[in-house]
Amino acid sequence: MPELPEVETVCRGLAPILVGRRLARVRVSRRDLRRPLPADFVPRLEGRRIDAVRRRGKYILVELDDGGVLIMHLGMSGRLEIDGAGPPGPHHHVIFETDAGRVIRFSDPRRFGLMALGEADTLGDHPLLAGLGPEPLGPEFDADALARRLAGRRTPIKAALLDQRTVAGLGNIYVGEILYWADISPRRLAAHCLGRRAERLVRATRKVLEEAIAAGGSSLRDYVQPSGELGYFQHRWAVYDRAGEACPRCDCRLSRTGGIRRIVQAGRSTFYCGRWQR
DNA sequence: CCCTACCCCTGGGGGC
DNA sequence: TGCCCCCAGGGGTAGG
Repeated sequence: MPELPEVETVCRGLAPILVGRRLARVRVSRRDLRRPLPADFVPRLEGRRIDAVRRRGKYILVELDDGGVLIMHLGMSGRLEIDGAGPPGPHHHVIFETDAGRVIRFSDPRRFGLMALGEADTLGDHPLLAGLGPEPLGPEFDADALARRLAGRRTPIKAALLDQRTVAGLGNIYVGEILYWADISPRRLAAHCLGRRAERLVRATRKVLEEAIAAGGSSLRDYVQPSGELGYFQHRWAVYDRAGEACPRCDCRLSRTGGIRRIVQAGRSTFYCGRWQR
């Protein structure tokens, strides 16, 4: 489910439920997520007060009153449901209950998500976070910074932007949207995206991510907001999952089947308009 | 370096 | 209806 806008939406939904409350109870029904839960997971969390809920790239960071940090990643299919209805299902692997009686269930059918523990004062050195590139909505992400990270890389710009070391939080959908609004072909070499192209990439990144966050992220089959509300940015995708449709800007028809093409790069679908994106 | 192939896992959708 | 294959927003590894 989640790229940066979805994770940001989840954090904003969780914060009012969690911040200032204590974790009264933590129940674990499966420890074998992408990596196994730490042995001391439950005792390290139960009784702790939550001071903040933050995001770094696609990671959710829950800061505890003892200096610990709960690090969560939703993988492809992870969700955090607030006060979900009905009994827990087979994919509710971890359940948190606050001292106010609110219940947060972590559901993840594919179990590509993970939970780990870190320390706030050394969080930047945590193995999961140490290699992450700059926050795309933060002050240090600008054309110069991006160009430095793209220089010399003989890999398609699509792959470079998916690499979390280049910039943190982008995934397959939003990279495609960003390249579309930056008028850059997903196949162009990263090393050839410096200068004005890097400026366009930074501008497009901010535009796409800000609009997606304002829309509550994208919902595919499932809701993304803990409250159960649907994000609606999927209705604003320009290219993702639109192969064969006309490009929304030029209405061009490159062939009988329309303007937006689908190719496969590194085993993943890429959608783009062959007229605008060069 | 960089690429491809393949791995982890489950479920949904389309074609037959 | 069922079955089979492909596909999926994540990250990671081995080998060429």
